[in-house]
Amino acid sequence: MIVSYNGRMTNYGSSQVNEFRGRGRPREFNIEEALDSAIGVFREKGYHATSIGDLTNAMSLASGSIYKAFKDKRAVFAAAFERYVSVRREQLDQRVQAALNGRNKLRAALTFYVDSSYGVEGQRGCLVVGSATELAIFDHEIANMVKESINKNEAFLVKLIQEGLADGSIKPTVNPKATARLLLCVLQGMRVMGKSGRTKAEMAVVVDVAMKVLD
Amino acid sequence: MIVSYNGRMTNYGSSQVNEFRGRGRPREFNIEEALDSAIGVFREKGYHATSIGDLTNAMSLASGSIYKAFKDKRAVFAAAFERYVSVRREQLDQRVQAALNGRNKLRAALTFYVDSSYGVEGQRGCLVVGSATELAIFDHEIANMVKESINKNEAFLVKLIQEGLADGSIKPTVNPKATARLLLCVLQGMRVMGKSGRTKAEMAVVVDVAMKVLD
DNA sequence: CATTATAGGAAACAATCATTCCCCAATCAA
DNA sequence: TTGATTGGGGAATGATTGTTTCCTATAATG
Repeated sequence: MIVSYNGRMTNYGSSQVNEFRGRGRPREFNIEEALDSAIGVFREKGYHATSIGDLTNAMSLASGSIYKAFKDKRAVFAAAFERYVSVRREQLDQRVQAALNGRNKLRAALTFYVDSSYGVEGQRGCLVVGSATELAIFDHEIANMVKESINKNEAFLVKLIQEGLADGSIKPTVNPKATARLLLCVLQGMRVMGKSGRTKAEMAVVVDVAMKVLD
Repeated sequence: MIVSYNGRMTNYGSSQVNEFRGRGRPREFNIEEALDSAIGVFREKGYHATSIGDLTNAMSLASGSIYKAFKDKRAVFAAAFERYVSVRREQLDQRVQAALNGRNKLRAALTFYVDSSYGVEGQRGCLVVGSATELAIFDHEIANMVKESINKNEAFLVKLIQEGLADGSIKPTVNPKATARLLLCVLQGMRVMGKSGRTKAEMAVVVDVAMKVLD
């Protein structure tokens, strides 16, 4: 959250309130919007198949402008990855918070992943899963970002299970850590399946079966 | 199984018995061994990050020789993919056949994936999962190969569940299709997790929890 | 033995890529 | 206003890529 992967300190990541303006010509584009565009390309094509040309098209920027905001292509990816993870985490939190007990929160989490794993959205894929498969060996630093993201997801699931154990919606025989890890596999597997064009109905049936591990 | 992705018809894929020899200088290298080397590189680096240089190193061949045996890099990948899928299917069959009933066969399948999803082997990754994430949008033909491979895996799981229903090792309340699809997610998710360096113990606990969906 | 066809391998090639450079525009400090 | 500093855009650059070509070697054919 602290590190920003661009050459110098920019104001992206901060809100409108903290519109710090340095010397020189101000940036004309919103860096978060630009990153959202980059996220789209990286999700679809992955890191290596995405050229700077693809990024200039998607971000509506010239290559020079991109290199003014980011050190290199890798830095664009790293920033996009961080934003992707943070946005997704927020969306997941929102969905989960709406549910009333631990069990239903887990169901909400599963349903959230269903909604990301079918049709066009499913085929665009998950940046975390994509980076895990493509960059685990290629780039240690990004691989660590992936690991951290996955570990946080796992811890989040553990938390939800423990919540369910506490509120009585999940039986005390359930092992939080083991069950969380299995559910993590399910979620990631759903994103992989989504890549090969599944329907909502196909993915949705997975939820009820998955919930059985909480019995 | 019928199509071979090289320029002309070669004898790779056929057994020693059918050692058809055309005119001209015979090939000095074993094409299946060469493909196994290619599989290793593609698994670790993916399609785009693997250069012809990487392939010449791994396969111990000059670029010219590779292009004599295969139309282009894509054809090398396609052949490697087909071999990977076929070899893996054999290994999985072997493991599963050793078990005595449907339930235990499913456990054997899960355990097979555990053994592929930890340590060094886990980090090398799965060519199917990798191709699904990297090539789903990039290359329709290979995307279809991926889909076919995943669908066959799903059908295989359905078969095992139905076997379990028939031999009484799985309760009749279990829905074969839905449960198979969930287990498929689990298997693929395990390969994703394996990419970020998990231990055997970490992955193994998933099996017992997953088996609960058969209750 | 001569011919034909293919393999092996290195060098050459054309295309593409990530990155840099340069010019102009916009803002701030003085 | 002037000078310093940064951003926008696009051409230029140098490295790397996938692919082809060329030459030699080796085997089968007639």
